[in-house]
Amino acid sequence: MKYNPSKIEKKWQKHWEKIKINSAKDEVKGKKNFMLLVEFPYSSGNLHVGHWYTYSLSDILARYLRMTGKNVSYPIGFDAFGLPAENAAIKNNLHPSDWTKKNISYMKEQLKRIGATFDWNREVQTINPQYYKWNQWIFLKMYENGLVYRDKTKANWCPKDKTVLANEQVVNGCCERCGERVEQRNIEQWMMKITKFADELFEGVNQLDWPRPAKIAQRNWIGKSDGFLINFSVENINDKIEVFTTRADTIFGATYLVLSPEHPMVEKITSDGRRQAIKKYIQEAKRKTDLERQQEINNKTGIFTGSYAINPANRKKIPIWIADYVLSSYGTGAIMAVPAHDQRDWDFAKKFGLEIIPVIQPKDEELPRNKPFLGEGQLINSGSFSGLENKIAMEKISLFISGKKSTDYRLRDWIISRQRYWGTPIPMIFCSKCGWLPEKEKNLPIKLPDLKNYLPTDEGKSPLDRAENWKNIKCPNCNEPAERETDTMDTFVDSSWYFLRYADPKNKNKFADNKKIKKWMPIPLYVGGSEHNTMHLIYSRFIIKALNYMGYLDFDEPFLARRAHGMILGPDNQKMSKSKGNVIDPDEEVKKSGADSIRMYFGFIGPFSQGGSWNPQGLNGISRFLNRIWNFYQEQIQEGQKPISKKDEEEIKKSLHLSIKKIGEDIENLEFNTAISSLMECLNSWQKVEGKFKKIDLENFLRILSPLAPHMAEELWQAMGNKKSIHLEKWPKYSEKIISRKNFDLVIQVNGKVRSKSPTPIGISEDEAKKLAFEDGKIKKLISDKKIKKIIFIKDKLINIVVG
RNA sequence: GCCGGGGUGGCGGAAUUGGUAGACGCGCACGACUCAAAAUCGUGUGAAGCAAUUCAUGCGGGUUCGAUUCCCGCCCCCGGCACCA
Repeated sequence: MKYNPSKIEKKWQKHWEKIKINSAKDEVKGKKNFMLLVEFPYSSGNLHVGHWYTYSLSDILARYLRMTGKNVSYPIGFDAFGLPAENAAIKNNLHPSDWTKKNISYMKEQLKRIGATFDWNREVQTINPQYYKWNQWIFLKMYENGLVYRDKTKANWCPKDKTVLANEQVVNGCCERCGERVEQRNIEQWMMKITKFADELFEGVNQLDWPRPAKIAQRNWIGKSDGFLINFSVENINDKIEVFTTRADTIFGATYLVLSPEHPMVEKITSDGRRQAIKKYIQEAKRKTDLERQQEINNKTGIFTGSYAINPANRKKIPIWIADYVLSSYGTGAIMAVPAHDQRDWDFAKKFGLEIIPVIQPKDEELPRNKPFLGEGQLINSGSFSGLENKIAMEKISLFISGKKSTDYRLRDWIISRQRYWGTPIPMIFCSKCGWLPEKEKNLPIKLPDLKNYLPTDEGKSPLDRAENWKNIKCPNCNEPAERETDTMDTFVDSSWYFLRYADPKNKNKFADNKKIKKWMPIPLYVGGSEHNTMHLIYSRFIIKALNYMGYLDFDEPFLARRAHGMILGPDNQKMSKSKGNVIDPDEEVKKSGADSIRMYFGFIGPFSQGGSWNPQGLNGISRFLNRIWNFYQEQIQEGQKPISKKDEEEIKKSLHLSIKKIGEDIENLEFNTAISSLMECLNSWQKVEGKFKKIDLENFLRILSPLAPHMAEELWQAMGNKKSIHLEKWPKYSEKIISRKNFDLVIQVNGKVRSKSPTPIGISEDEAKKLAFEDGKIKKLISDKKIKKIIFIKDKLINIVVG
């Protein structure tokens, strides 16, 4: 019989579903629970090659973990709300609901075709009211606990998508999704207080088993800085300006202060003659977008207020300026400028002719003339502190000027309001008498009304504003007419806790039952892309910390371990895109080569964390390998082959057991490429032997093949006469004794260069090794007329003769 | 600019408590089978050289008996961040 994947794969997929190898009970006696989490797909379209890559390789791990005796759940769901899905629907002229549902049902088919053992009983869809009810519930609880608030802030407004974007969603001053230039608008928004957890989010990273780049990205995004708050009194005005600085050591070099245009003291310290000009400057600054500000990095603008402050370190009178390179949202919105030791202050001082006083002398070099000195050194021009190392002087100086220790973060609160249709309604009510009121918990879910006209509005109002019947209600407090909030939630809210729901997806009374959460959470391993290093991962960590803070969870980090997958590029080594015409259609490929080939090919392409480019010839090689396995088993299953010798038998066992060890270790480490090459080595050595193999060896080979090529393994397994599925089998144990080497090639080096090798039994002594080396013809010639200086012997590896 | 990841044959990639560089696969070449081709199987395959041997892990130094692996100084590619005081 010939290997025909299309004939066998569907059959087994149905069978597995029937016998439920993929659905995990909440508890199995004697087995440890393990929820293998992989990022759920976003339903703006169908699955592309990248999804197939991630899902099929994670499935290899899921199947392997089951075989090692764990109670594994490998759940999946669909992230279906949000702006990109809505935009795609509009483009395709379909209602977002119809569009996403259509995508979901197609994606489900695709997911089954890979042969992935997803735990369908736990499926989660974020557009299900029974799901987003808990978005609303979490929102209300956070509101009650002061973690959600409403504020009028300068928000990023995308004029094309007609909605506010979170800071994280703005890329180079443009909308991350559509590329349109983002404007600044002052809008009242619902905000989540992620900054409350800034320090926990920062410190919590340390204990996580995450890829280094992901950890660093988190820390950078949070941007923790330790520094001091220092007061500068203002001349002739009975008031002070507080600045935040991380460089208290340089305060003797502070030659001016700068306030952000939004600073509350601006009005008070503006001298009468300058009022007009300053007003104009502030207005202009407000109009600027982030992009324009960024373009000014090397050409700073600013204006003198006419007032002076007193430097508390040396009592010197220094001018106070206003400039928009100082951000109102960071620190105190005011800085002390030390142009001699800060690039930005240097640029500003040079442009406006302000004084530059160096206060740090570099150790072994001259102070640079045309740029600030940013390194460490000895203090100069610093009163009684001169001569100290600048780092050591920090604390002392801050004490002297009575600075207060303070820590600041780059992280900003999370704006979650979106003026778009396709999202979770925010469960708040506005009454002109009573103000903002939360919706009652018993009324949840507040369902998203079915709107015919769901297109965004131009004036920045949510389309839900048109749902008059839905919007207009009675105030729950005074019973007078009131209105619902018509904004919807950022879709990142949906995806920041979805994994909790996997523990108990149908629960009507809670986002998930406590006991069930305890059984599955926190997530031991989360597989996903590095594009989520900041947003998704930080939001999820935040929501979990918030639920923990409010007493709903007893852990505060959702993902103990995280592994990132690489990207699959087109055959031309470029990112796949329709415009480049290098897109590989995974469905076509499965049809042609079968799911097993595709899975194995993805595994073989390179390290999981690296990805690689699609190469049709490489896929061919894998199909060829699977064919070789198939044909080998067809021969073995046939009767009438002669028995094999004892020596051959040993070799067969040895290569098998080496593979059992190697493949197990490699799959655990997500190193599928080397796992597969080890399987190839095993078959290569097997095919050198002729005759009838032992049943146990043939079966063990299929067992270790089964996570990688599940359909073929099952087919051959059953063809050998087994009735129970191979995917209920245990991972075979290898024997140390069988894989241990008895002989090895002793490497003989002269001056560190390999000159000869000699087959040698394991464990020989240095003296024996020396003897072997000196008797070696090649070595004799090389060292005959030279003096031996030294001999280095590495047990069971090499001997190195150093001659002069 | 700052932060991160990477650079090994014609290609994807193996190998690190410093110890045989190039496992495994692709491609290529030759051979077998075939009327022929495809498929399959076998042999070879880093470069130079008839050979002994020499050179070779981005470049230049260093440490070491020995460096893809450690240290110093550069170059290039990819990704992220970007006035955060």
